[in-house]
Amino acid sequence: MPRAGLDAEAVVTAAAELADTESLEAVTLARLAHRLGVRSPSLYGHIAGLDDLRRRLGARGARELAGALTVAAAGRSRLAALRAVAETYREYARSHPGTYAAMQRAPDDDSGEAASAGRELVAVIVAVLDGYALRGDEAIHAVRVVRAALHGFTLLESEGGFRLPISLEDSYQRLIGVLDRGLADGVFAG
Amino acid sequence: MPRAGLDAEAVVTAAAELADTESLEAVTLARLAHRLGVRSPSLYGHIAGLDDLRRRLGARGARELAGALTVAAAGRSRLAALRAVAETYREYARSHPGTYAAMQRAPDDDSGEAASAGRELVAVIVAVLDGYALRGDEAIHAVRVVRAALHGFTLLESEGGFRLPISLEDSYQRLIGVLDRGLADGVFAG
DNA sequence: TGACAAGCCTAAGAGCATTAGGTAAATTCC
DNA sequence: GGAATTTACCTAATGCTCTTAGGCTTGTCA
Repeated sequence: MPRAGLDAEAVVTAAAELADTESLEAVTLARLAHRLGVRSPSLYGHIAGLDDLRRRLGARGARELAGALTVAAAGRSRLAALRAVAETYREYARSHPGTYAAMQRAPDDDSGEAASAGRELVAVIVAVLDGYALRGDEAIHAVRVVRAALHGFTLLESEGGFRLPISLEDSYQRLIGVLDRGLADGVFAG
Repeated sequence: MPRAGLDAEAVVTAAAELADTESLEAVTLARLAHRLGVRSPSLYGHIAGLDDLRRRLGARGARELAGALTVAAAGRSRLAALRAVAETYREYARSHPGTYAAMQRAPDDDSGEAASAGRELVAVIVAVLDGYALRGDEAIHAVRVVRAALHGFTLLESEGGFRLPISLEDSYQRLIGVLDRGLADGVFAG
């Protein structure tokens, strides 16, 4: 009997493919094992179980997304940076819906990959906000507002919450505009 | 053997309690049946299965939330209305986390309770935006932006996405402020 | 070549949703 | 009041899921 030659990385990659082409719920150890040409108990040699797999998938997504956002923000500031980050954020969520869904459950502990990937994400947004010259707690509030807005839009979109035949692109531009105006015009204790 | 005297309403109510005190994932037919003093196949006399139960739970939540928002918005306009709706929205999600989670999967068809409850929700926000005098497509964009912002904040909060020890109330006020400014100041094609 | 670790296997248990078919209680009708 | 019917619940069984235990085989390294 030949070996499949798996490792944790390959398992998570297969899980990501399944999650993004079907859905996160479609990612079962049984289906994943079948896809990898292996029996499901064999997966336990690489991952600690289904929950662990979901955590790894979410952590990988957060890392990927943070990387993409960092690239998008590079060399830009204020509205240009905000727009680039927002577009990249939405694009990632659209093209990786299952992985994006896996990112949602917050990590249990503050150590570990998932948590540090989450911090990376926050750091990128902090960098974008730098141009708006926000200080102390106000910068935190601003990060929360921006995250909430991008996350909420993205989620409503991926869940099919927007049903009217009116341009989602236009709606998203309005959202970015609202954020920019709020950040620039002193809602955050200017 | 005495009867439990269940009906669909009672089953959904028990599911809501379980979802809101533990989590949506904790709502299994087995646990629900145990709680109601019944064997799980008996639930099929009242609901069509687990998916159907989740749909009903989400529909009930949307109806409840829409009702609460309608009350909150009554007699107010612009910032006062927006603030009242936003506070009520967040309060509902905080006190009914499981039900709120059940509301997220959009209904499959446009008929049925879940879809009409969703339309109610949108209608309330449309009413709030009336004071801002938005027309045509711009009103739709505005509804989407407001929904996305409230939804995103609420979800990040309930998933423990905000970890820093800085007031969430303050952050939410900033979010409301940003929305108000955007709605008032012509981001939506004034 | 022999020791050993790594990778995969089968077998088995427990929990889940769901369907099929039977029984007893409540309700309706005469 | 008693019979027929509907309603509410039951047990039994199927097939899926994750997960643990223990064994075999393949590859690596001294």
